[in-house]
Amino acid sequence: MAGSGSIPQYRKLYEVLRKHILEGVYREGDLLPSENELCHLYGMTRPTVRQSLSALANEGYIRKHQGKGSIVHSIPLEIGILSISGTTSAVGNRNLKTRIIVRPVIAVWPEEFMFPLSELERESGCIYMERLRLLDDGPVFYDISYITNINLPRITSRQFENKSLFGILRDNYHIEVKGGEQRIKAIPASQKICRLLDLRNNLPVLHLERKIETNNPDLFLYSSIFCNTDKYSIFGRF
Amino acid sequence: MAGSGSIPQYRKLYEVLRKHILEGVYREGDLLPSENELCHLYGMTRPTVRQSLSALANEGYIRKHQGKGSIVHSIPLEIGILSISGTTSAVGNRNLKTRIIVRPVIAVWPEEFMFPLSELERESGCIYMERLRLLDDGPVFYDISYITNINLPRITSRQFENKSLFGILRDNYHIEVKGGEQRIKAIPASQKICRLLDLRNNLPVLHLERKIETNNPDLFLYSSIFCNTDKYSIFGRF
DNA sequence: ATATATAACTTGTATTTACAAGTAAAATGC
DNA sequence: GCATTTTACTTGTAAATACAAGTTATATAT
Repeated sequence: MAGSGSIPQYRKLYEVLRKHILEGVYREGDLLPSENELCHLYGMTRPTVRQSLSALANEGYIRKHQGKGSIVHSIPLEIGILSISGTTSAVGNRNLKTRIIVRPVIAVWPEEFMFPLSELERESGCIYMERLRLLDDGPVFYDISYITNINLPRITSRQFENKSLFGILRDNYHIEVKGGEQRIKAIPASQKICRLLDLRNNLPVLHLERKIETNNPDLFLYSSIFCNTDKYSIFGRF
Repeated sequence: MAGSGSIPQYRKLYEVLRKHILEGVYREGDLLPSENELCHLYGMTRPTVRQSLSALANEGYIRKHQGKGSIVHSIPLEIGILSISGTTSAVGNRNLKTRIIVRPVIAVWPEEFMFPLSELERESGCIYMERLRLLDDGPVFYDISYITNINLPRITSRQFENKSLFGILRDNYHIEVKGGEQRIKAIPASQKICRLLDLRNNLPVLHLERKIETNNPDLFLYSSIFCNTDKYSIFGRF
């Protein structure tokens, strides 16, 4: 009954440890306090502590070793769910900017869409927008997004400049990302992509098509993302 | 004490359910038996059953919904840890073949390697091999592998043709894949890649550099993979 | 001194119990 | 017939407990 605000205890410890890892309180290779120590420190029982650590391990923040402990295994900067890592130098705290190419508008779904749509989605229509993500003022991602148009009042009049789409959805509409699927391809850049991503003609770009699930089972986010992987790579863990 | 063979109970249930999902006993969209039903069916308690279901959910086989149940969410054919999905038609049970380009040989690590190596790894040297993976007799992956040369007797004389590297390591050396990291890029295909993957010149290919961790903390698998994503896409969940 | 055994840690697995919270169908009231 | 309430069922969170198994440092014996 010590729980204040209905956020589960294991979630709180997860957030604390995650923050500490990202902020460098615990560094790569460091041993986290043992499960029993965490129990005493945060006033929980071991199953609860273990639930926090499992979540951290699943997302790649730590690695657990029986008999040893939990070792920090920090991960790189994330943009949405994409992680990027520089090929020339570490990515660190570079300034990530978002430039709006097409402001969010209510639209109908394209005839031939990249993922199959439910009847409800077809009826609801979508919010359409195009954004460019820049790292150190260089364009890296060109992102075309489609959001199912359900219960998102005034979204077309919101300010997206230099803000995270996920953040806006979470803060204003209580929409959390649950998971998703994606297809990845290497394709030649079209003229439009070349212009937007500041690329020489016909250079290859990475093309991702993703469907993102949320805590609203009827609401999905779709995006078609073109990445210039010349200087940066897409980074992933599994 | 009903445990036979030291394999944990939750692992057994995980294997059973996973097999049932892959074999179509439970199909996409189906509801799995409830946690309490599984408890009775397999003689376990709910935390144990939940551990199995968590593992399945983490790997994308099911999605859990509070108040509803666990819904099957089956995933496509996997090659190693890569999943592929066809753009023209479903991938199903297509024949996946492996052709050896360079038979496994003991070698020294390249001067400039794609991942940093530990001192122990440098000293140990590596097993080097090159393989081509074909789907429906068309080349799709060109795979250059480096395996840390620790405790792998007679590996260079093994038969790799049409066999999975992971399978050989698991069956003969008890090496299990634990996780890993990868970098993804889109690059223009070199002449050699074009020849191997049967591509027109300068067409883009997907390039993956991956480091795979195993249950032996000193043994890593590295691979540099070139994919023809013209007909197929790399598929992933998160 | 060196090798072996012990002890004191660590995480892994598993049971039992309890209640909270979300979902859906059945019962109820009108 | 239709809306509302209740009930039964689902998964989610959490505690207290116990022992297994892997790791590491310490103590012991040779």
